[in-house]
Amino acid sequence: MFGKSINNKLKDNDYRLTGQRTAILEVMMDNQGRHLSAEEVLVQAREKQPNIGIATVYRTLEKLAAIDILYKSMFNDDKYRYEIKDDHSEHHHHHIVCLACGKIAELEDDLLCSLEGQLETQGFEVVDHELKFFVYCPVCREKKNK
Amino acid sequence: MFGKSINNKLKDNDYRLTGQRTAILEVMMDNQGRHLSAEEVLVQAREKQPNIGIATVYRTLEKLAAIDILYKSMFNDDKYRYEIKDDHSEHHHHHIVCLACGKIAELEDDLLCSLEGQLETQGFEVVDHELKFFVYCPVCREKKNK
DNA sequence: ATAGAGATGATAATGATTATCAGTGATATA
DNA sequence: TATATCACTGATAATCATTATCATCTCTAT
Ligand SMILES: [Zn+2]
Ligand SMILES: [Zn+2]
Ligand SMILES: [Zn+2]
Ligand SMILES: [Zn+2]
Repeated sequence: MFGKSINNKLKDNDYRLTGQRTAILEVMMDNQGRHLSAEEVLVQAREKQPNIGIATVYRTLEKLAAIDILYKSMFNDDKYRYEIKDDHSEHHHHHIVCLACGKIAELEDDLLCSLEGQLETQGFEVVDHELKFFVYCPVCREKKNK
Repeated sequence: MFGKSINNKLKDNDYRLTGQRTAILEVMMDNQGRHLSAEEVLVQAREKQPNIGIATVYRTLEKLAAIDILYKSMFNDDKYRYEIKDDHSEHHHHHIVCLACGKIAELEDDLLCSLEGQLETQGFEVVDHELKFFVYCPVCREKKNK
């Protein structure tokens, strides 16, 4: 129903797919590449499950992030945002945030392995990392320099 | 009073040093290398300025971060934390957060210049970046594997 | 069927941060 | 020096995202 990797994660964690959870997962699939807040998910989920409540949305997003189906990040507005995880990207998923227009670009490339290696040498076990670049995107840079 | 670089930043931004602001800056100097929440700053600032209020603490920390005297970051507890900026580290200041004990280590090394270079080539103007590693620190790793 | 576990929605509670506002203090000027 | 202006402050109310609570509902397994 949702792709092998997601279904496995659901199964491995005994996470039953109710109507509400299905709706939320569908919303996240429909918005691949976008970073949605809980409130935004609620609005779209209500189109599929009119009675779904915000508490369920929070509970579900939290759980889906915990079992590695969603990314959870915060940018510049003090609310968490969720995004469906692309099977291939493992944990090399980074963000480029435009300081002018707020647009968020993705950066899958990963030069951080060597840094992780260094840390491992020092005795750390690296579980994950999070990288954000703050930039002016090409469009806003143009505007700014006029 | 606070070092040339800080004083310059204060002057450049017409930021007058009142008793309260001095107290807060002193607290931040006393805690070089630590990451304090607003509430934690309040407690220590009260030892110097007993009547200082939380609103002033928030206002001051916010401003000091805006004029580049403090770092402002959030880790795993949904509250912002502030840390005085080391003159030399420019914007290569990253964090290593232990998932078990929460301890935060610093990482000044910077392999990200090449990545920044790539982005510049693509037309982005990189203003800053933020990197966090989530790890088990050597101590907690030891405990975990027993 | 029936008991127990899990899931849900409404709503209250929480907690960090921000806004408001009246009072205070510094500064500049006449 | 008196006074007008403006920035600064502390108390407190308001905001807003998130979490907790709890009664109700819905599965699931016996
Ligand atoms: Zn932009
Ligand atoms: Zn993303
Ligand atoms: Zn640790
Ligand atoms: Zn730091």
